[in-house]
Amino acid sequence: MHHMKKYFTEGLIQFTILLSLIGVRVDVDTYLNGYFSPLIETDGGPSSAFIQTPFHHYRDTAEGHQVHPKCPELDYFFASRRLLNEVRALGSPARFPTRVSAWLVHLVPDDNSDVDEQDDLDSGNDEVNTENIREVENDHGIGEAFALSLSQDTHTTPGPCRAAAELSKEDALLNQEDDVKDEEGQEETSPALLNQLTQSSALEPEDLLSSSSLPPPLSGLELPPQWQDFLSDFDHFDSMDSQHISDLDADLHNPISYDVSLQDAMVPSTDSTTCRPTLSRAPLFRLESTNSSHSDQPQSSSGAPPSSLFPMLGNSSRNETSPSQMGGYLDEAVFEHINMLDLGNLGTVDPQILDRMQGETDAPWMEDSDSGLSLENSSRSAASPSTSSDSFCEEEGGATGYSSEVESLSSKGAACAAAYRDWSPLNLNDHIWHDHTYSVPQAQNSTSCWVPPIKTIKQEVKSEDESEPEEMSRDERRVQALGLPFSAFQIINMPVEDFLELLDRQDLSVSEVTFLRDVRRRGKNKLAAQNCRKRKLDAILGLQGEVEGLAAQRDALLRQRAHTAKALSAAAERFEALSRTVLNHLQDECGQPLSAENYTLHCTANGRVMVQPRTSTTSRTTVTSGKTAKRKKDKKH
DNA sequence: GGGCGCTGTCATCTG
DNA sequence: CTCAGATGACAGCGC
Repeated sequence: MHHMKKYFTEGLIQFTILLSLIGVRVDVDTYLNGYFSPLIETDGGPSSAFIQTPFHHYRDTAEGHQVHPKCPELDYFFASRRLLNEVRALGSPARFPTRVSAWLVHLVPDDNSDVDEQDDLDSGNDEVNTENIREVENDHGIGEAFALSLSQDTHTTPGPCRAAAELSKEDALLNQEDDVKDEEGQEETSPALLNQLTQSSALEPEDLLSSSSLPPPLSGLELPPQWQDFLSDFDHFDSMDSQHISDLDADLHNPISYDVSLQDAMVPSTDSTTCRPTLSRAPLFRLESTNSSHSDQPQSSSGAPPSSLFPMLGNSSRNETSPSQMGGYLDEAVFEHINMLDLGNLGTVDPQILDRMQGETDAPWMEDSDSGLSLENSSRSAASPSTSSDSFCEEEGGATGYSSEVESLSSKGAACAAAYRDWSPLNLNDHIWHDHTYSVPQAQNSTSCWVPPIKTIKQEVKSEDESEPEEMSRDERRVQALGLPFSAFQIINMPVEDFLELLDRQDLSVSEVTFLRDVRRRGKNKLAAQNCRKRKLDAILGLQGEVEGLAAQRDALLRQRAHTAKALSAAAERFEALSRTVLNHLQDECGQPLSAENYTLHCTANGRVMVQPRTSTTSRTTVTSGKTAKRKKDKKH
C-alpha cells in the first residue's frame, strides 16, 4: 500500500507538472481533500496503536480533513504542510503564457520563401481579447498555414485570405454562418494541400479583411524546418517532460500512465467567450487506468459527468469548455497541491521513514516495556527483596513476587492467600499485557533476558554497593504495611476480576479498599504515563526524520521546478520566433506581410489559429474595419 | 539557587 | 456506570 501510494503520488506530481506545462492548472486539492484522509485511515489503521496520540482538540479541524484524533499521520500532516508552505514562500514560480503550449499548426508546403525575419515581436500586450480576434486565412488554400481546428470538421477549405472581425459571440455565430456559405461556394475551387500533423484539424474560411482588395495569395506557404521541429517537439512534449522528470528523480519509475494529445490539449488562454461547449473532442487526457470517478467534483462549466479518475482530469475536461479556469502557467499550483504530500508525503515520504513506521507497526508494542519497569523495580523491591536470584521474567509473570508474598503472609492475608494462589502469570499476561503497552523489548518476550533501564541498573548497583534496601514507593510501603499477601505490583497488574475478588474476600475496611483502588489506579497511571512519554518522544523523533525527508524532497522539487521553467522558457522563445515566421508569411489587405509587432497568433477553443492584433485599441479598430469590409463584401456578392 | 529532565500523580477525557 | 488507557498539567526530586 505504501508503494502504491508512493507511485500514485509521484505520478500525480508528474502529471500535475505536465498539465502545468501545457497550460492546465490542476486542482489537486479537491481530490486529495476528499480522498486522502480515507487513505490515511485505511492505510494507517493499525498504526493508530503505534502512536496513540489523542488529538482530541484537533479533531476535524485540520482544514476539513477528517483526521482521526489518534491518527499518527496528523503529525506528519502538520509538519509536511509547514514545509510545503515554506516551499511556496520561496516565491511564485515563473509564469509562462498559456498560448506557448497551446498551439497546433499545420505544415503546409510553401513556395514563398522570402520571409521577412526582421519583425520583432512586441511583447507588451499579451492579453488576448477574443472580441478582437481576426481570423486570417489564405485565399488560395496552399498557404493555409494555420486556422486550425480542434473540432471534428476535417475538411480543408481553400479560400481567399480574409480576416474576420468579430465583436461579439453573436457576431461570431453570424460569421460562422457566413463561413458555411462561403465554404459551400468555394469548396470546389481548389483543394488545399495540407499536411496534417495532427488529427481533425481543418482550415475554415473566414471573412475577408477587405472587400475591395483581396490580398495577393500566399502561394505555397512553407514552414521553415525549425517549425517542424517545434511541432514535433510539442507533439512529444509530454514524453520530453516525462523524461526530464525521470532524469531529475530517478525514483519516479512508475508514473501514472497517460496519453496526452497535444491537439486535445490545445487550450485558449483567456476569454471564456471563445469556448465552444458544443465541441465534441477527445478527452484532454486519457488515463489508461479506469477507475471510479470522483463524483464530488464540481463540474463548474462543462457540466460533463465526472468521467475521469481524478478531479484533475475533471479539470482537464473542464478546460475544454472553461478556458478561463485554465491558468496557463507553470505556477505554484504544482507546489500548492503537493502540500498534500503530507498526505502525499505518506506516499512520497522517505522510504526509510516508511520502513521505520512499517517496522514499528509490524513489531509494535510487543516490544515494550519500560512500562512497568520502575513499577517492577519497586515491586521487586517490595515483593521479593530477598529473592534476588529470581529472574525478572519470572517476576514479570508474577510468580516470584507472588511466592515471596505468600512467604511473607501476614496472619490477616494468609487466609485468603490460597484463594489467589491460582492467579497465574498467564492471567496477568492475558489481561495486562494484551495492549497499550508501548514497546516491550522483543527480547523480553522471546528470551529470558531483561535489560533494565539505566536508571534501574544504577539503582540496583547503588543498592548493592551501599547495601541499602531499595527505595520503595509510597504505595509499596503502605501495601506492605497492610500486610496483604500481594505486592503493589500484583495489585496493579492483576485482572480486575481478581482484584475485585481480593477486595471482597479480604477483611478490609472502606479506607483500605479505597487505598488499594488508588494504588491500582496510580500504578496503572504510572505505566500509562511512561508509555505516553515514550510515545511522545518517539513521535518527536519520527517527526524530526520526517522533516529531514521533506526538506530533501523540497529541495528536489525546487530543482525540478527550475529545470522545468528553463525548458519551458526555451520553448516559449522558440515558439515566438516561429510565430514571427508564420506571421511574415501572412499578408494583410494591402498585401503586406503581417508584422509580428502588431499581430500575434491566438488559438481559440475550437482549435482555430487566428491572428490577433496586439493592442486592444488597434484590434478594436481593425475588427470594426474588418467587419465593415466583410459586410461590404457580402453586399458585393 | 535556578534550570532542566525525569518521574509520579491527579484530573479529565475517550472507548 | 465501571474500568482501562491516554494525556495534559503539576509537583517533587536529582543533577
